[in-house]
Order: sequence, then structure tokens, then C-alpha cells
Amino acid sequence: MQNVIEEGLLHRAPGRPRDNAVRERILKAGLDLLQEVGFANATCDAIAERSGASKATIYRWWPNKAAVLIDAFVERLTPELPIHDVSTLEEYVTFNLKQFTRVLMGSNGRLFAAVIAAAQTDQDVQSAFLSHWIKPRRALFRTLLERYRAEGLLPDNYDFDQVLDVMYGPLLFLLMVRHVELTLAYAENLANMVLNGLLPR
Amino acid sequence: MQNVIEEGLLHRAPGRPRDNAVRERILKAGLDLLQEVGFANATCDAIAERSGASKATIYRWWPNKAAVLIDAFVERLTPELPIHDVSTLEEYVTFNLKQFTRVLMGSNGRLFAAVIAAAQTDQDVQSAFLSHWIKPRRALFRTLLERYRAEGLLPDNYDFDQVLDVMYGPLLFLLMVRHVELTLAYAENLANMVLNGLLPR
Amino acid sequence: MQNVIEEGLLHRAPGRPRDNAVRERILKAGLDLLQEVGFANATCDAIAERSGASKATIYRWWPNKAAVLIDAFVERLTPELPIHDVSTLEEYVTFNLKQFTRVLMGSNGRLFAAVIAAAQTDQDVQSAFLSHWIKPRRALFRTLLERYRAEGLLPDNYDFDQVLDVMYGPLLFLLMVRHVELTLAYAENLANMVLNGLLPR
Amino acid sequence: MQNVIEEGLLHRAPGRPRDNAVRERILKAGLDLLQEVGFANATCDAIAERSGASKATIYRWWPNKAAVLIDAFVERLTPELPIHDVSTLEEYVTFNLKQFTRVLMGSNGRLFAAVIAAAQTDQDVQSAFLSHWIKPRRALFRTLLERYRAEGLLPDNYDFDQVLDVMYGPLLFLLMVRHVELTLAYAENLANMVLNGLLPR
DNA sequence: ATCTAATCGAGACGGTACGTCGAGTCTTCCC
DNA sequence: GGGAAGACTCGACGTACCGTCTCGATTAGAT
Repeated sequence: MQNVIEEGLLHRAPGRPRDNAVRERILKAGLDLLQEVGFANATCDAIAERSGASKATIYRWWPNKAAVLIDAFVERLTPELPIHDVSTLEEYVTFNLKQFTRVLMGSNGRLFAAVIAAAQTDQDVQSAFLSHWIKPRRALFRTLLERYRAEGLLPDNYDFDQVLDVMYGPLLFLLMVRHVELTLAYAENLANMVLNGLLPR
Repeated sequence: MQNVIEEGLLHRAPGRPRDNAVRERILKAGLDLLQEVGFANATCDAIAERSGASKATIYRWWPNKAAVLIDAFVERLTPELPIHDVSTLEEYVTFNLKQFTRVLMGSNGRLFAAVIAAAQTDQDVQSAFLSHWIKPRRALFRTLLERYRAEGLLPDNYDFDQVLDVMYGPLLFLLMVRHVELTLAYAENLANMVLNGLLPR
Repeated sequence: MQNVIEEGLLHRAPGRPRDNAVRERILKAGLDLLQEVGFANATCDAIAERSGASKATIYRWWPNKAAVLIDAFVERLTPELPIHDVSTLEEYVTFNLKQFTRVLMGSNGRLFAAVIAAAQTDQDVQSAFLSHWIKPRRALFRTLLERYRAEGLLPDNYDFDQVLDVMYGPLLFLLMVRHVELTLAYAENLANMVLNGLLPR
Repeated sequence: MQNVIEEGLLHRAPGRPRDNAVRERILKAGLDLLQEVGFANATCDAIAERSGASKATIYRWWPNKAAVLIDAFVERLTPELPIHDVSTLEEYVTFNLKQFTRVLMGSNGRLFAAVIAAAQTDQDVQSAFLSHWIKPRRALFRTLLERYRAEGLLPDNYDFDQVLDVMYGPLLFLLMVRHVELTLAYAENLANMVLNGLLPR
């Protein structure tokens, strides 16, 4: 039954189908180059050469270099930052900040910093990062936050985006400025501070 | 006698002296272009043309495009962010976040972002930014925060650096990611959220 | 029974037979494009699109773009340049030069020029043009010239190929260089000059 | 006096002057490549690499590959085809056809063919070839032909341009179609045929 | 009053990557 | 097996910006 339905619905496009192995080789090459030589030096020519793909193929599927690298970035980081449902806001904030810190402490931290840095000088990166990372992930987080608010765990007058900025902003700021070391202890203290506020209770 | 003394003291280099007006025209052109077309499109050729200077002159005094803009950054921003003493922590946080936001909202915001971005790939920029901006300003802020803590306005167990990260991190995060507009209202809400925490009181 | 006999006699290849309508659509599309946009811009993709054929079909039957266009060229021009038998050399030269000029003056002139031009940069065109146009036509002309020589109408020491070069060379030269207009009057004067030579009789 | 005048007239342009050695290296590389690999494979990348110039420099001074090669063509062939004055029409025709044939037989033959071919698809090449090569050279030849006609060595009713077409057309036709080898013997026979005509005297 | 040494504007230059385009090949499904 | 659709590799195209260089003109102090 399932087969019949799929047969009818998923009408295969005519012509040679896209070779997914090529897509993956391109993304892998992009990711490797991003870590090895940085965003600016991860050229499309190099990606093409290393992946064994042609530049034409790259540009058929991505509008520019930035899009390729962001795509690779997203594909790499998405599984490393799964969205878990936890029962209370304390748990939620603490868990996510520690999880995110753990990612930023590894080699992916440099990746994150490189992407955000590139976004400052490249409009393509900026919009790709927004539409492929920030926007979709925020949409997912929003439903959780709405539940917390409905349960009275989060003040009514707080803007969701801003809540997330307060959570993740300090971590990314530290990642990029590096005035002190990024540690799990920092993340825990941060969670506490963010939850309770600067004013004494 | 006079000559000899001046010779010894000032040790004037032979040849035509540097024309300071050119330096200022270059910095101004760089800032203007940054504001108008963004970092990537603020090309050295454009800076040269607009300032009436030659590219050779630019590269004689700065190693690259980023250096020009960082130079402009320090010169422009330092006077715009004076440190004011206010009596309560609420006032302090609100005042400083709004003041900083006002700076970031203008063309200097791009400048700030560009410097932090450059720091991700350039160790010199990184340490220069730390030692000429972050560290000295944090040292000044620290004395204020210590007073607030002594007066019981700030919990004892909060790390000073982290307090500042929680304040400025969200703003800089928003500056660089730009998922929503940076406004004074955002800054006020942020101050409120940071002071009271995410948990309901 | 019928089936068996046909099978044996015609030795029909297995599978779907070649669709001759496709061949003609391809040649027509190639010819049209050749005249409209010239040899260089008559791309295979455009031929495929206009003819409704796929590129694979084109490359199954012709080794390359040049072959397609030459094939089209020959098919178009052969009926337009029939070989007529005339009794005297004067008539022969005058008739053929005028007939050829008439062809070159129309849109087929650009076609001819395009093919010869393409032959300069494309070995495939060169040999195709020689084997499909020059060689077979010269073979036919040769028998006529031999008869004229036998009748004493053409000096014995003249090389046949060279006679044809002297006849057609000037026309093609003018076609390609275009320093003056190609006209029937030009052809008539040319015939006279070629027949009588430059020296006064 | 002379100095004063030159001082006033030849006012040097500001900025770094064009490096003529680069221009010559580019033209030489273009010619060499043309000879070695043909027009189609004489790519701009190859010219840049071989000449040691950058592609940007090539495209700063020439609009495209064809222009580079035509420029080289004129500079190369002009000194190789000097115009000599000879006393009789026979001598004149024989000498010039042999001289021209000698040029076409060498590597410059491909050059000539390539330029005429390029002119078929490129209006700029067409007019440049006419104005920089055909027109000025024909003007020079015309005075010679006028003298021959005045001396009764050339029939009165022959058009000068057509006389030259009859002389050079066959050679260029052979050059481009290459149905037989181009030799000095061919040139001599051609001269004889052109002078005496196809009809027996 | 020259001489020397540096600055400056103009712009040519080598280099590197960009993003595009066409040729010719290969892969899938349909008939 | 023939054919349409279209993905793919290869390689050249022409453009843009970077940072360097080479000029002549300029501007001072030194002789």
C-alpha cells in the first residue's frame, strides 16, 4: 500500500537524477577547507578540485561560495546540536547552554566564529546564515518557550528572540573576543546568571 | 644652539614630512564607504579615489584594508563611549546598554563588527582589540561593579567578566547576526531582562 | 511467414529504428542558427532546444558540432549549385561564376563564409568541408575541364585545381574580406578577366 | 627650438607609464601560441602564462583574444610584405605572388587565415582588418597599377580592386581550404595563368 | 640656490578568485 | 535499442580587487 502511494505521489523528475555523492563530496571539501584555511581562503576552485566536482556543478546548486560553506556548516552542526525537550525552564537553559558550549569548545567553535566573521564582510554569508541556521532553529525553540510561558515559567512580557539572545549572545561574544577561556563552568554560571538576573532576589 | 638641541630632541627625518591631512581624508573615506556600501564593497581603490589619495599612500601607512578601518575604529569610537558613574545598578545597566546601542546603531556598529570579524583570522587584531579596547574598559567597569557589589546591589557570587558578557554579549550578537533590528527599545528590554533574569520573581 | 522473410532479408537491427524526422529537425535547426547567429554562437544546446532533440541524440549521430553544421550546409547548398554542362569554356566560366555569385549574395553567402572560417580553427570542419564539398565537386568539374582541354579550349599546361582556384578564389576572397560589394556585375567582369588574363591580347 | 616644441607637445601622461616590454611579450606569446596550437587553442590564459603578464593586463589593452592576435598580426606581417617597385606587369605579378606565397607558406599563413576567419564572426576584427591591412595596402598597389595601365601594360577596362582579387584571391582561397599544398611552383603557375588568362592565346 | 630624501597622485602590473558558458559525456526513465 | 531530459566534468572566458611597482611632481631641511 505504502508503495503504491509513494509510486503515485513521488513522480520522479525526468532526466539524470542529481548525484548525491557529488553534493556530499562538495560539502565535505568545503568544510575541511573551512577549518584548514579559513573562510576567505576556502575558494570555490579549491573546493572543486578537492571534491573532484566541477565549478559548474557547484554553481548549479549553490548561488555562491558562501552558500556552499554555510550549507556544509549547517549539515555538520545540526546533528551536534539536537533540540531536546526538558520539563522546566531552568533545565532547558542550563542544558542548552552547556550543550552549545561543548560544541563551541571543540573545532566547531572556530567554524562558528569563522562563519559569523565572514557574515560581517559578505552579504551572501549573512543572509545564508540567517535563513539556513538562525531562523529555522529559532522557530523550533519558540514553541518550547511558548510552552514555558503558558506554564507560567517565563514572564509574559519577554520577547522570545531576546530571550535567546540573552542565552546565546554571551557565549558567542566570548567565543569571538576570547578575553577568558570558554569552559563548561562558565556555561553553568552563565545559566544561573541569566535565569536569576543581576539584581539580588 | 637651539638648532642643535632640537636636532637632538625631535630628530626630524629628512625629506618631505608626512601629510597628516591625507591620513585623515583616508580614514574618513574608509568610514564613509563602510557605512554606505559595507565592509566587503569598501574597496581600497574606492577609498583611494574618494579620499583623493593614491593606493600607494594607503599601503605605505597601513598593511591592508582592515588595518585602515581598525585605525579609524579606535580613533572614532573611543570618544563616543565615555564611562559615566551612576548611583544604582539598574541605572548603570540601562544607561550603558542604551549608550552602547546608540553607538552600534550608527555606522560605528559596522565598524565594531568588522573589527571583531577581523580578529577571527588575525591574531594581531585579536590581541590589539583585547589590549586596547576590552581589557582597559573592563578594568574601569570593574571598579564600578565592585562598588555595586559592596553596596549589596549585585550578588556576591557573580563573576565580573561574566556580568559584562551578559550585558554586552546579546547586543554584539545581534549586531553581527542581525536577525532583528537593533533599537533603543531592544536595549531597554534587554536591560530589564538582564537585571531581573528569565525566571519570574 | 512475411515476418520471417523480412527479418532475413533486411537484417533489421534490434530495438527502435532511427527516427529520420529527428535528423531533419536537427539539421534544420542547425542551419537556421548558423544563419542567425553565426557558427560560434550556434551552440549545441541551442540546436537541441530548437529541434526538440536531446544533446545525446545529436552526439549519437554526429561526432561534434562542426559535423552537424557541415552536414546541414552540404544538404542545403548542393541543390542550389547544380552542375550544368555548357559547350564552350567562356560559357562555362561565366555561367558558373554568376551562379555561384548569386548563391553567395544571399544568406547562403554568410553560411559559406562561416564554414570556411570555422575550418581555420577546427580540424573537423576542415576535413568535413574538404571531403563533403570541395573534393566531390572538383571531381565533377574535372571531367568538364578535361573535355575543354581535349577540344583545345584550355591550354594544356594548366593544372585543373588551379583553374578552379582562379575562378572561385577571388569570389570567396571578396566574400570574406568584403572590401567592396559582391554583385553580378563583379562576377561578369571577373569571368572576363579570368578568361583573358591581365596582359593585353 | 625643437626641444621647446616637443616639451610643449609631448606632455607625459601622469602615473606609471605603460611597460612596452609587456606589450611585446604578450604579442610574441600570442603569435607563438597561434603557430603552435592554432587559433582556438591559443587561449588568453596561455598567453598570460607564457608572456608572464596577467590576464588583467591583457584585457586592459585589448578587448578580447582576437584583438591581441590581430595586433600581433599587423605588427608581424607588415615588415614581411614590403612593397617593391618593378618595371613590368609580369614581373610585378610574379614577384608579389611569390613573395606573398612565401609568407603564407610559413607560420604566418595560419595567422592570416585565423584573422580572416575571425573577421567572419567579429565585426571589430572585420573593420580593423580592412582599415589596418586591406585598405592601406591596396592604396599603395593602386598607384603601381595605374602606372602599368598608363604604360599600356594593363587593359583599360579592368577594375583595380578586381585585379588584386584575381591575384591574391586564389592564394588565400588555397590557404584556407587547403585542398592541395601551397608551394612556390603553385605561385609561379598562378602568376602565369592570371597574366595570360584561361583562353589560349 | 642647489641638493637630497622623503611624500604624494596616478595608474600600470602580477596574481588570484570570481561566476558564467559551451562542448561533449553519462545516467535515468520512457517507449 | 532509440530518444528526451538533464546532471556532470572540463576548461576558457572576461571581470574585480588585492597589494606592489614605477613614474613625475612636490616639499621640506641640509649644504
